[in-house]
Amino acid sequence: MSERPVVTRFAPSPTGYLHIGGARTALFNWLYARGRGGKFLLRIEDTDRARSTPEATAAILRGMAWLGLDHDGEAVSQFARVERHAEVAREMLAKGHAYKCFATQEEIAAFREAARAEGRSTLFQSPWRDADPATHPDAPYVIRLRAPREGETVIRDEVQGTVTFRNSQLDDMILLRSDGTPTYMLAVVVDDHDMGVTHVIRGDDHLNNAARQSQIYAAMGWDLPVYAHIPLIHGPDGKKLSKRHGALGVEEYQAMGYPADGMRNYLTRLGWSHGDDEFFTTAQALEWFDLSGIGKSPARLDFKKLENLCGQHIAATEDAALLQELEAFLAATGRPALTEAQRDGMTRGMYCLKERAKTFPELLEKAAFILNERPIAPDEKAAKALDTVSRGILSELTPQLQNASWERNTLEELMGAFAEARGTKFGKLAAPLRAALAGRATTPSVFDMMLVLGREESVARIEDAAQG
RNA sequence: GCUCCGUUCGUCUAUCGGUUAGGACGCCAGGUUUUCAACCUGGAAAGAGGGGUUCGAUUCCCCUACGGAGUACCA
Repeated sequence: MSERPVVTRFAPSPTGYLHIGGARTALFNWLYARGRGGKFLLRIEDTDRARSTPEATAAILRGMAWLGLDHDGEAVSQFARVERHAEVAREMLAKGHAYKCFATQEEIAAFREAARAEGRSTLFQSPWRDADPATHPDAPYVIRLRAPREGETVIRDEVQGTVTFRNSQLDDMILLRSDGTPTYMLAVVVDDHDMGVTHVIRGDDHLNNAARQSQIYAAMGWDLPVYAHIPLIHGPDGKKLSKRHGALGVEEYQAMGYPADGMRNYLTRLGWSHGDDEFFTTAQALEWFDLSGIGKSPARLDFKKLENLCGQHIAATEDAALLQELEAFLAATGRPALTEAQRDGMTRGMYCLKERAKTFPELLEKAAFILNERPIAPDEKAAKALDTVSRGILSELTPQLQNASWERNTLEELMGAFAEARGTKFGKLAAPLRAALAGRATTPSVFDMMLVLGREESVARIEDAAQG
């Protein structure tokens, strides 16, 4: 390519939340630019006034913020640039690369209908393309591109390779509508050019558009950006992503408690590869990401793999950072914030919690022994472990705990000996202890819990349970 | 209809003409074990179909099938 610094952009239309496919497109653009010291821009394609909403823009911004996809400069509103778009259309008109078309929508519809009936191409061929301006009526008109009718338009795409379109298949697209507003085709090209975008990485649903857009670049004498049309993401059933699959918006993934770096890892790996690397940090992704590693076929969402990756990321995150993320999750999902005491407990216990959770709700579940206060109310399963026999054993145990040095090794030895003295194994002891300490049947190791809780609290809980 | 794109284990993918087609998730079996998770060992599991090109095709070309995208005064 060139030595120009890389400039990429993400250009969502604000008609809804940031969906998972869009998030991946944004991620690829971000990775490509940030990994090369380039710029990553954001442009809101809000020219469809009827469907665009500020709420949607806000949701997209939130989604990107959660994923850590920061953009350079202010987000550009495409709508705010209509004057510039119109100016370019007029320039093309003046240069003869575009022409005024007075055909009404009814006439166009009739043309297409007739074409279909006769089995001809339904591409509209405007009678005004070569009309003498002297014959122009005083009526509303659109400005159309005077597209070449012969030859081919070739797109060199970093993902799709060289794609050739016969010009006879491309019509004279509308640049400026009869109300003077620009169409998407014109607006993207003008904006990408004006914003200095060097690499256009977008969904392959735009591959066909690239051919038509390149004709505008050609007409204006502008440099074409490098194109990379990436395949779309499909739902788990292989069908196009739709409401039926649920979990469409990235904010839903956030709400489900997937950590952002796990999400980034998964999304990056979906449709892109770097050999056999599966688990990687964002820093590694930044270093490795390139266009040549992007596959050509659509990928399906696989929640199991997402979870697995998220579990690995949670386990790999520093305790303090993880606690911060967890608190952000609490806030984002409207759950109560941690109290001072809970935060202290989490700080002490994070090391044994993060090894066993794939999502934040799971982490919270395992952390119940820290989050809950005495008296601990055992749930159904835990209650079963606290029968009269078990309670008797627990009450025998507490005195020994009072004097033991509160270290893992000593506690393990003590428990082992205690169990052996009763002709049983520690395994038998663990269930009631777990129930006493956490009120749950699934928890971290009982030793970890005792260490995190401390002697006083641990003994108190065991005594509580022993007394029933 | 027309145009364009795609098709390797269930899923994500590696392979850039010569491999016992590799890895990961998931799954199954066994092990470890203090529940869950994790971990260890082993296992089942793939080149859509048909033609070429070639000494040799998963890999290059063509056709078919299937899937997807586009075909708007939407973006």
